Amino acid sequence: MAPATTSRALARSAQIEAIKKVARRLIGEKSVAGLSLREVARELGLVSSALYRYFATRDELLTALILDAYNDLGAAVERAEAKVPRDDLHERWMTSGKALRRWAKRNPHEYALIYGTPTPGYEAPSVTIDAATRVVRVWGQIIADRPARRVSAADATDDARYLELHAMTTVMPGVAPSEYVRALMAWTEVFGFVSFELFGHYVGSVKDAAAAFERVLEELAASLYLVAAT
Amino acid sequence: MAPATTSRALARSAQIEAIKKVARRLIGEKSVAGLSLREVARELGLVSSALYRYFATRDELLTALILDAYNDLGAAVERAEAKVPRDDLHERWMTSGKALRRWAKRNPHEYALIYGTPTPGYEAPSVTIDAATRVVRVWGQIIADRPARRVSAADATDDARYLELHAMTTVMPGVAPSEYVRALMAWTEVFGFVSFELFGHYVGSVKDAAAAFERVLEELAASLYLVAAT
DNA sequence: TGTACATCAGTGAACGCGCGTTCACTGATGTAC
DNA sequence: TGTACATCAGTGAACGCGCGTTCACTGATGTAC
Repeated sequence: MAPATTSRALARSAQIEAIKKVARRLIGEKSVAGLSLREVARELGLVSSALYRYFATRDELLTALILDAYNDLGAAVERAEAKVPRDDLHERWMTSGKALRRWAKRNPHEYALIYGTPTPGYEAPSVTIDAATRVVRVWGQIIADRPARRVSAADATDDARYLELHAMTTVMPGVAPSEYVRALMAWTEVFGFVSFELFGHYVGSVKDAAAAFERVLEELAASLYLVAAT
Repeated sequence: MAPATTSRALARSAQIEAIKKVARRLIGEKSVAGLSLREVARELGLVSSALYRYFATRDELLTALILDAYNDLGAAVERAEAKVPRDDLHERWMTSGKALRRWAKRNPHEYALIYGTPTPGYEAPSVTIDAATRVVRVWGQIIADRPARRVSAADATDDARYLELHAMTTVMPGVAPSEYVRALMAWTEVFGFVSFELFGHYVGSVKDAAAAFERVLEELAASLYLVAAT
């Protein structure tokens, strides 16, 4: 789409934003399944069929919301991480992890939209892939920015078997394959923690999730040899 | 409810099982949101109102299914773990972890029912709490069964601040608080991995999830000092 | 600058659908005496 | 053992509801000459 310059085009993109904003709020109040075009239209003072000028179908609106969520989250993490001095790897890791959790706590339903149960029958189009990997690319860069570490020859081939090597070397260029599993685990742990917290599985076992999360980040930093600048 | 002895009581509990079975299948085919009492009734050749003889409401059926799912999963993990010699802590951990993943792969929608996005507006009744902790209690016992480990005095108070101490000492009696965080992390990692795998987040990065999972279990076993019998 | 035509946002009615839950009922099974 | 009554599974119609999507339309805004 060409940049919006005419008043019609401006009005159009403003309306698209308004629709997505209401849809986001409704998802927050009900759930993904509870999102209905008719209700969005009602909130905007429109007749339901008017929405079809902007989104051909309910799924198309959902896709736009998913894409936005990935990008919002990615941008939040990138923004926070960018403020940390490049050579303080430990702080870059801690800050980006905390930014992720903060975003999730502030946008729990959008988090659930992208990291909760996938909607059955709904297939996320490939457009979202790039947006979906923004966070992971930030972390990969932190790991890749470490001073070179000495690894044994055996390490070089081990984990390659069951991981997608191309993806790993793209995200973490120059990192020894023996580190891939721990990176994968750190990624899984952080999202696992946030999901468990948001979905209520820590009720009864974790009292202060913010503090526990920070402690978890510290453990992961250590396992990835991420240290502060000396 | 008294044990079913009369033919009426037998028929009743058989019907309840039949309803749950169909509901489970429908959740598998569609999703939680897509489960409708009318469709369950249709599949059973009943009129929809007949279901109200067995479940007062849709939520009550859902609760029964959630409870069953927790118990099924818990029983599967307990059963597998019980076959391993008590003193082989490493194998008890590996076996129970793999049993969890196997159950999840075989029952993806029931897994999603209990570990996916919580249904908004639906509040799981406290009955489910006990069933929900079966897996974690198996793991807690493995950790508790380790030979006593030497810990420094400082360790004894650190993690206690942000965790629910009572729950920790119940699940892992005799274990030093300094180990709590790693146990929490292992718990989170295992479920995080299975969720990521089932929900499609490993597409493009993990090629052989079974092998990767086993490798992850090994890493976690090491972090928890779970070793084989000598 | 002014007119003729094309574009497009929004309307309103309608389609066909499925849902959870209630209620008065029938008829078979179980229980008490 | 036989009868009278209570229990309860299942019926069928109805309530009131909301949904996604289509379609012919109106009228305002934008564009070409």
